[in-house]
This record gives sequence, structure tokens and C-alpha cells, in this order.
Amino acid sequence: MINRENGVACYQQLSEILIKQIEKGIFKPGSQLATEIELSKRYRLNRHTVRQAIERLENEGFVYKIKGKGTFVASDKINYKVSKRTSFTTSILDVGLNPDARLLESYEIAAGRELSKRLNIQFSDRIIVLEIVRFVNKMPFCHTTSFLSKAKFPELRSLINGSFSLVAVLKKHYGVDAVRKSSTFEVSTPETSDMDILMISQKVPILLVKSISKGQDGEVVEYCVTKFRRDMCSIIVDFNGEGR
Amino acid sequence: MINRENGVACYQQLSEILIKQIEKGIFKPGSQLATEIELSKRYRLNRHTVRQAIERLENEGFVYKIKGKGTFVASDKINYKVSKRTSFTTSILDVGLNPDARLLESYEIAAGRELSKRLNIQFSDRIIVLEIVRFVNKMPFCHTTSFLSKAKFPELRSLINGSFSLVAVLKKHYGVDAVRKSSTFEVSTPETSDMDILMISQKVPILLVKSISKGQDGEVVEYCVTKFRRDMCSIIVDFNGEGR
DNA sequence: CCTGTATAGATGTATAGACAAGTTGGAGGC
DNA sequence: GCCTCCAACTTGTCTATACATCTATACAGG
Repeated sequence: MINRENGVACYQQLSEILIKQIEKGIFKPGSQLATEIELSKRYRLNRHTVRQAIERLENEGFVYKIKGKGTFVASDKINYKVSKRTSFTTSILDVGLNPDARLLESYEIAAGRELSKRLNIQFSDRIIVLEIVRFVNKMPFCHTTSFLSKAKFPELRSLINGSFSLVAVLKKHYGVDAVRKSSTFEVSTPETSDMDILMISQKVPILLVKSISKGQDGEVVEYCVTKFRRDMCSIIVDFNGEGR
Repeated sequence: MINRENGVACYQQLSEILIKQIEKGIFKPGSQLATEIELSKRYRLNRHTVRQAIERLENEGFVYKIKGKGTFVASDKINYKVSKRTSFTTSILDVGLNPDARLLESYEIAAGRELSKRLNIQFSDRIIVLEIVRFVNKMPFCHTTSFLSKAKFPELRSLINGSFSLVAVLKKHYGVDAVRKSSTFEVSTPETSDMDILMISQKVPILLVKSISKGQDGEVVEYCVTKFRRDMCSIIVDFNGEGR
């Protein structure tokens, strides 16, 4: 199966063999791949070479690994829609899945240089920080850190408790209609804390989305940084839609 | 420098040491990192362990490697702006850099199942395919494959020669005002052909953006797939702006 | 001056062995 | 029956060695 004379690295050949098998649907999502040792015997390769091959599958989001258990075929990516007005809950419900959220922490900090610029407030103004983990079908999906001006939303921390639709709280209690204005997309790798929260290894890339929302008056309402498990989603940006 | 008792993998410790050094600006973009062997001697680690550490830096876009030469500190990412109407050229000029493009290939194919759906045409209709590589400051930046209906733009292939602003050609010769309607963002890894075109190794992730543009009449004009070197850019989506 | 060769040094690939750490299931004791 | 503990199996980490491949430089020969 592995050609050792054609100049193509063995681990790349094995990668492609495995990807083809997965794409053909030979394995169902969640099913276990052959173990590293089985593969190394079957293809007459060293275990490290097999690991190199599987590493690429992991990076591409085809498989995930659990130490002590094995390597498993990943589920299809979720098509996560982002537009001016989409919220997490509606986006996930739209694709027929089950959204959930948990407020990890809420605290206050001084704005500092970067945040004061983003939120268009003073350097020493207080900022409310909300950290929320969102789940899809009970699996951790993304980790959002939101920054809002304390002066504008003084009671936000107590209001948010129990409700995870920030947009709804802002609308109901402050009459603010927050609309996404811009988002920046980057690929990164998780920090230690994110590894625990999102239950991934450091080797799995994450999609980093930084968004700015503004109110009716054009003032910045929220700056948020969301870390998506990149193996779980592809993100669809709708330039037109008001969403729903 | 490396603590072997605290339960943190050596390669992760080294990763963080190197990242900190780079972030502090000790190395300027383009400067060479210590070689693998130097690092392995300095930190008393095996060369493979050093390679594991550097692999993460490469994945994060901090460094790039050239076989036979060494490992080099990468430049800052380009903030590439995408909105309804931004074009590559204006986006790059906006950030003060030098855009360029080259038409790799143009050819025709039958639509087939997926493309006919995307372009809203018949299964057997002909499609014009344009492959364009775009450069920033002479460095390959992205690879775009555009799909357009041959019936709508019969002479496109000869018109496009020499001009790389597809939008301008459509406007000038067909009176069509193409506006981006939606874009899908995914992280992937390059195919063999992309590795050559974008001059990257298979290990460097790429950002895959699939976009749909429509004309004034609301009909789909273009479906394009763009592969960005993810180490070279972060992408900013503007939900409001008409761009320019 | 140009060219081809030799060499040193860099990363890339493959192999081998060892141990760590997490998971699972079964044997054995209670 | 239930619990504990151990053995087997899995992935994770580290080391060691060897050779391939590519780059750059130096140098000899034309």
C-alpha cells in the first residue's frame, strides 16, 4: 500500500489513505480508528510515522484522540452562520441542533489601552467582562469573552445571571439594540485554560473571532472575543441578511 | 530553563519560551532562529523534541521554515478586509502594501452537481474557471478559483487576460455589478498544488473562504474559493461597509 | 570569469526503544 | 454482589540514530 520509491513521504501517503477511507464514509462519526500499533503493523511503518500521519488528520478535524482510549472519527462540521443579527442560539437551532450555555465568570477590570480604544471609552473606565461557554449537543463549542462598559450597563452582571442572551438583556433592560458591525477571523491555538474549557489538545487549532457590536446611536456596545473549536464548525458570513 | 518535574511537556515549555522571545521583539521578522541542533544543545533536549516545539510556532504562524536554510521569524499578519464590495487590490493598498496578481489558468468545465447548485444553473451548463494567484509585496498571499457561467459571460476568458480585476471586467463588458453576498470560512491544509503555488509546507494551515457574489438582479454571478496563507493574514469582515 | 564539484550545515523523514499516563475490564478478595 | 487492584492496551513524551534532501560556500579546473 505504501510506495517507498515515489518520493512522497510515507506519512503523507498514509494520511491520504486514511482521509479517503473517512470521506468514503467507511467509518461513522464517533467510531474508533485502528490503533497506532495496528496501523504500523498493517502498513509496515514505525509507530512514529503513523503518528505523523494521524497528526494531520487531527489538524484537519477528521479525527480526535483520547489518551488511553484511542482515535475516533469526528462528526461533520456545523455550519455556523454569522450576520449582523444572528445569535448563537438561533444559529444552532436553525441547523437542527441543541444549543446551551454556561456563564463561567463575570468580573470587572480597568479598560487599559487596547480595550479603551475598542470600546471608545477612557483608559481608566471600568469594564464588565463576561466569560461564557456555549455548547452544541452537550459538546463544548465556543468560549466567548465579552467586554462592555460598566458606565453604560451598571447592573449588567446581576441581570445576566441565568440568561445567556446578552443581546436580549441589553434590549430589555437598557433599550439597546446591539448589531454586529465587524468581525476579525484568525486561526490560533488554545491557551491552557481554553484546552480545559473546550476539551481539546493544544494541537487542535481554534478559530478566533473578534467582534464589535454597536447600538442604534452608532456607539460601540460590546467587544467580544470568541474561540471556536475549529474542528467542529465552518463559519458562514452573511453580508446581507439581517439574520433573525 | 526546562523544568522536567512540573508535568508540563518539555516541548510545550520550549514553545512558550520561544514565543515569548518572539513576542518581545527580540527577533525581527525575517531573522533566523537558532538551528534545531543549537536549541537542542542549549536546552539539553533531543532534536525531535525541539522540532515538536517549533512545529507549534509554525502552526501558529510565528515562524516559517526553509529546508536546507533554517527557521525564520514570520512577519506580522496582514489585516485583510472583506466586505460586500472590497476587492483584493483596494484592501491591500489600504494597509499600505503592494498588491499583484497572476492568472494561473483559465479553462472550462461542465457544471456538475455542486457547482450547478451554487451558481443556480443547469447540471450540464458550461462553467468558466479562473485560477488567480495574488501577491502582497511579491509574496504569494492567496489562490482564488472562480466559477462563472459561460452562458452569461461568453467571452470572459479573453477579456480577463491582462486584467485581474474580475469585478471591473464584469462591470465594463457586461454591465454587471457584482456584490459579495456570503462567505464561508474554514481552516484546512493545502493540497500538493497549493503548496507549490503558495510556497508553504503541508503543515501550515490555510484559511479557506468560499464566496458567492450576486448582480443587481439578484442572480448569482460568481462562486469563488480562495485559499489564504493563514500565517500571513487575519481577515476582517465588515458587515456594514460598502467597502470602496 | 564561469562552471562544476565537494563539503558543511540546515531541515525532512524513518526507524527503534523506553517509559509515562489514562482507560478498561477482569480476577480475586470481601 | 460489590469493590479493589492489577494487567493489558491506548495515546503521549523523550531519546537516539541514520540517512535524505536542500542551501550556501569554497575551491579547483576550464
